[in-house]
Amino acid sequence: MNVYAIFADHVREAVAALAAEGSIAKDLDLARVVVEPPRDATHGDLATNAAMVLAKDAGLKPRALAEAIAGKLGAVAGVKKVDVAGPGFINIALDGSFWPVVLAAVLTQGLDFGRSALGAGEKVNVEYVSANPTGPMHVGHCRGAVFGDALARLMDFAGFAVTKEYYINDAGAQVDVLARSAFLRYREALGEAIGEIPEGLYPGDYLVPVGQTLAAAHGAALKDKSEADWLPLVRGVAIASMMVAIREDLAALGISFDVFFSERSLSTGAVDRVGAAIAALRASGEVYEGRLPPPKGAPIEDWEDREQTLFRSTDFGDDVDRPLMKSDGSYTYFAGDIAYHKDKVDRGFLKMIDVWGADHGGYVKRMQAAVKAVSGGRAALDVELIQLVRLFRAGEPVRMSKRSGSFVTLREVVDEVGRDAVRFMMLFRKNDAPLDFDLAKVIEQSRENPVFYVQYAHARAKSILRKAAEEFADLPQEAAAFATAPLGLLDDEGELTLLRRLASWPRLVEQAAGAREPHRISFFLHELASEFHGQWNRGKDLPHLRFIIENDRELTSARLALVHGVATVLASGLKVLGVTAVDEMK
RNA sequence: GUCCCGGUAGCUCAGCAGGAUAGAGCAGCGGUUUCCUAAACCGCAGGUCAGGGGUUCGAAUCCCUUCCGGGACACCA
Repeated sequence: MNVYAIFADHVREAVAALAAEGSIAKDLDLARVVVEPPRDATHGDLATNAAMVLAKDAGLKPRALAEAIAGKLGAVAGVKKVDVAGPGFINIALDGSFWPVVLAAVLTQGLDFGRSALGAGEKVNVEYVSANPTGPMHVGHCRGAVFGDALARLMDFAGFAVTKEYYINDAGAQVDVLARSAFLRYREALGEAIGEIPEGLYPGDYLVPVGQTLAAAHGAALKDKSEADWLPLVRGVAIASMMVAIREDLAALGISFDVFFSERSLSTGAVDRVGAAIAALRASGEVYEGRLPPPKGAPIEDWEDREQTLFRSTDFGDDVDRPLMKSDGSYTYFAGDIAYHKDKVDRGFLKMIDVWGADHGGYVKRMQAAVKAVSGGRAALDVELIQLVRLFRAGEPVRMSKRSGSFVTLREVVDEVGRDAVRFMMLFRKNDAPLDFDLAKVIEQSRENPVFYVQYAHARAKSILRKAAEEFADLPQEAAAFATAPLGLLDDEGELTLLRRLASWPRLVEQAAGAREPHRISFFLHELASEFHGQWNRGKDLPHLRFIIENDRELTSARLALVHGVATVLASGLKVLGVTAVDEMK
């Protein structure tokens, strides 16, 4: 249950009632009306801007309209007081009967409290990671992977039918390089001295086992064949092996996919789907043969002014039209990507989200243009760009050299600090701002470390419940059973703060999903944890505020209901982030 | 030259489909442990929301512009 949505309905009903009475104009546009928590809790529990937004069209002064709406809202059940303040805010205070209803909903719905119908079951395709299958994942992939996964979970929680998808870039020149690199390791496995790995091949020793596998399976049979003969086979084996490694890396982060889509499959199947996509666009006039002006940036030495096959992305807001064929006659990566996204449309996805590294920002407009073109304008693509992660250890930058092949792998980071810390920290920043990740700090057990802070709050709640079970053996254990506790006894300001926070969880989920910003979940959890730690500590100075009151079974059960509620929402939010809600700290 | 991200407290950052007195952590200063986990909490101090225009009853938030930082700019992926 979303209190704010419920009261937004009440406001709309009040406006409709006034219109019916002839007090104000009919059919006002209510789109800008919002009901939200007031910044200052002393203003009440809910506030709406309705009067200020509607005043002009309603033909009334804001405060006069506010008074009129307030008069109607005063009659709504659960409302204690309605005030008009400032330029025309309507502040609503709820009486003691209201928050218990919300808390009861938390307790009975459990981890589903906050689940929204916002998405109305609409299909959404979230594509992320899509790291090249040329080696194990490195730490640079980590943030996009965690972000995409959390976003997918969030969209699911917000009521969308989410498909998590990984696009395997197994068609470009880089996988041929992979194959040659693996072939070298194959010769090595046969006992040949290969010396230093030549420039231009992948030097990492993760290909050693691939070479051994090839040697075991084929003996020396491949050795004397021409590259054209061995390359497809070696490439296939190497890619398959890399994908196994990548899936394992992802699993270590708690990430799984519904679909792995092979780029190669677009053009190697019975039909050339890339060619078909281009042909379809050509038929609709979006593809033509033409010339491009030379790039405006740094001059390109081998720039060749030639006629090429171009997609008319400028029709959709891009800066220049984009090539679909390379000079050697093969398809560009973009051409494949068009076919791939067309396939998503054909699979029924009219809403797509791609998660890319920020260095691909220049690619966004053309891809969005392509999605519009292949779907006849029906489908839309959102692209979320992920900024770099700067890796530190105790304040010192961790150097990584991709050239030597000794980059920091994702697995090393997960093994060192743990999956929960990695996930939470990656989600404790906006995705489009750079992030500093300190390997030493994230395993520190202190306030400075938000992962532990939030997990500790959950553990502390569980600890209280364990303690209570000792003190009051006859009280129920299940959260849902506390829904019937005398919740009206929760009237301390700190308790009300927590109740308001719990009540705002469904609203936050919708906002975060709408903005595609899982980091808002992290910050919400941090605030909830902070308020909970605060209330716990108030009980030190003021024993009557403790959650467990020895001689008062009624009050204790009401407060335990609140503790259950806090634990539930913390667990619910952590689940959306894919972080474990621990029951005790070790 | 064009496009995309950023610029908020000493530091790292929230807040942005416009809303009331701009928040948090860290760093600094001062407090709280016979008591449900002090891995926590409370208080003090800290601001030209980069600058300038505009829209609005109201702008950190929207628009324009300038400056600064990062990234991307045929065929790579």
